[in-house]
Amino acid sequence: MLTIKEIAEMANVSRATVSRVLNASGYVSEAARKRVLEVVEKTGYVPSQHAKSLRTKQTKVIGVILPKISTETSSRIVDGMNDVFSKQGFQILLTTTNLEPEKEIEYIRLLKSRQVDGIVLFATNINAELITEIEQLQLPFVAIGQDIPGVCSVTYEDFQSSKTMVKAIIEKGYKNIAFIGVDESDRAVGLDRKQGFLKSMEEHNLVVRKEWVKTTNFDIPSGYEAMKIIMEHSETKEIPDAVFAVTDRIAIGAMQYLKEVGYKIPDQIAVSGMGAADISQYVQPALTTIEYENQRAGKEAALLLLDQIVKNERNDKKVILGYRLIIRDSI
Amino acid sequence: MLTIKEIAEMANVSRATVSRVLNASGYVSEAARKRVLEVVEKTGYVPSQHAKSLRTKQTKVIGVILPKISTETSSRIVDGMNDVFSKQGFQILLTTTNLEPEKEIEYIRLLKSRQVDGIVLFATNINAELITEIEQLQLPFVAIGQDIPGVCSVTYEDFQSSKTMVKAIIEKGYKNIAFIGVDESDRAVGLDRKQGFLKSMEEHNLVVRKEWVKTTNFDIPSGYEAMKIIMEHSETKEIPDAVFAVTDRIAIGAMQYLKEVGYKIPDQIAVSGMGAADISQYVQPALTTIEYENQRAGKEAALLLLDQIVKNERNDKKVILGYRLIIRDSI
DNA sequence: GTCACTTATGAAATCGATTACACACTGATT
DNA sequence: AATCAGTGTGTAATCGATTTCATAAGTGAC
Repeated sequence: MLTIKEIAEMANVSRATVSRVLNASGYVSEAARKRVLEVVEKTGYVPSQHAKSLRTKQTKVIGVILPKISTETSSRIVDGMNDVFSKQGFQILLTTTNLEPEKEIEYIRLLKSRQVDGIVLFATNINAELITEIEQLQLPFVAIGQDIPGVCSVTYEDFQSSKTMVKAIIEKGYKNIAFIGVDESDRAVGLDRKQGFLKSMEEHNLVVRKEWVKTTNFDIPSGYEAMKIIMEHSETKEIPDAVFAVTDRIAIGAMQYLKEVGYKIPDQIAVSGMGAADISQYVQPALTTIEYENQRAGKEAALLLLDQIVKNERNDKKVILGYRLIIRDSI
Repeated sequence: MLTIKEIAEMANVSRATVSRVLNASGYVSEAARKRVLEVVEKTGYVPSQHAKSLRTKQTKVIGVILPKISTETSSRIVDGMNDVFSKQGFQILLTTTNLEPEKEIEYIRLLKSRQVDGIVLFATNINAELITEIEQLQLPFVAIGQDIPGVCSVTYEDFQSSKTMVKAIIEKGYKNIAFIGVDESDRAVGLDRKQGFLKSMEEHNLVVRKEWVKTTNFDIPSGYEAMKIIMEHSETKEIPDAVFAVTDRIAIGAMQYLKEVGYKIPDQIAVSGMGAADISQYVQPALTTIEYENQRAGKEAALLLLDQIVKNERNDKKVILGYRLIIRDSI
């Protein structure tokens, strides 16, 4: 590995001059600059970022903490962030908690030790300990997905969008609506979307049947199972005429079950999802859903973070992104 | 930011002793160790990774270069890698070329300047310049997806799997098979899969019609368009009775077009994809496809890289992953 | 001819860790 | 009493950059 010292010797200048050439700082004569650049070109020398960071306290690295990489939401968000960051010469250091909440704190510390210039956390479950950790972290920080008091964040209108979707279902004439959600420890997807459902039902004076409200996981098979339980439970009695699932994948699982046992969607039972997964428009019938702009969320988060970085101060700005109802054929 | 010096002072020991405690190296008395750990705990001190890396030449960071992050293949691969790396205390520094080939070289250099312990490149198009760059890079390196001479890699059996798929189509009785591929500069997906198609056709003495062979991009709309061109072109003349698309998304686009203009799949025309996208089993009819183990590819790549890192030498081991034909309803 | 300013360069301190080396203190062994 | 191995600790060099400061030469104004 070449060092600045060797380059300096080869170009017959001091290390300071090499540094000046490479960083376009201070005065350097044209002759010296040329010699240095030639040597750099010839040798393919690249300065050590560590030595640099040690002095300058800037790493040009952003730490990102995700619950899981291989989900559409995550990868779209990272895509959006990366777009903004890479244009500014920042790279992303990726960590994933694989849904183990303790890891969030662990990774925040790790990223701090790596002296990242800022941290973006895609939050799912937030607890008091995590909030404390974030508060005492003196580093630019943005949370995505969950609103944390006093902390800069990008969130979606989970409550409103959910309410809107349920309203749309109701206005199509459905009255007996089942709900498949996720654990409420996920405030945004679990709690807010459920509240939106309940609120909409209440506003339309519809009753919510306990046996038609299920909590499950994020994947397609979970949706399938939850739907199965609802339908089998209802067998002798009444059957819902619509199902509101809080994610597209859950909805698709539900549809899968309904199709298997022979229901016509949406004639006998309607289904709706949320999240506008790619896949949602290619299932049969095409799924009615809500689009959140994940990529934009990533971009906004990146911009908020960069803002903190250049101003060198944390803030608690909040960006709340809109949503779009996409009516397709499943309701 | 706290430094080792301050910790040393607070614990009434030298910096060396603090370092010894934290790295469990050398001799430290129980009393000193306790004092140091107490101070560290109380202050929440985390050593600077930069200073550390500067001395030790180890960063515990792996550079990863992807064409694009928000694709199923990419995110699965990253997931697999991350699994292995994070268990060994390595983090992933992510960069994406957004399909601009020059960026691959740029990022290799950048990652080198960041002193990563190794690089994984998810290769699409490879050219002579890139190969030179890789060769002269004295850093553990693994390529995924494309076989590069003399370089360690994890690849799929693109030729064989494609041949197998086409054979399966033919054995179902289809004879007039159209092909939708991608640019051949992508050796694996573009060239090898096409060769597999041609080979299978040849072995079964079937003719390949030029007007039924199209090259397009990786997304769903591209598949739609390519299919449209094939069908409209064929309007007056014969129409294919099957379409072999080199990716699931292309296949789904093709299906979408065919369904729109009223063809029954697979009765009037069969469709097959490759890649076992999540979505493939939920489209109607469920898509016949080939499964490649992307997550495993990521894991294998990580293991190959770690092997080079611990042995401190590059190698050119090759891992070739298998595939699985998944027959569903579309053929 | 002096002064102020701009330009050009290098010596040396610095960032925050690790680690080789020196030194001191135990006990045990000869 | 001398030697030695095993512990425990601190000093100082080191990693590879940036940056402050000192120095010096050239330029133009007065």
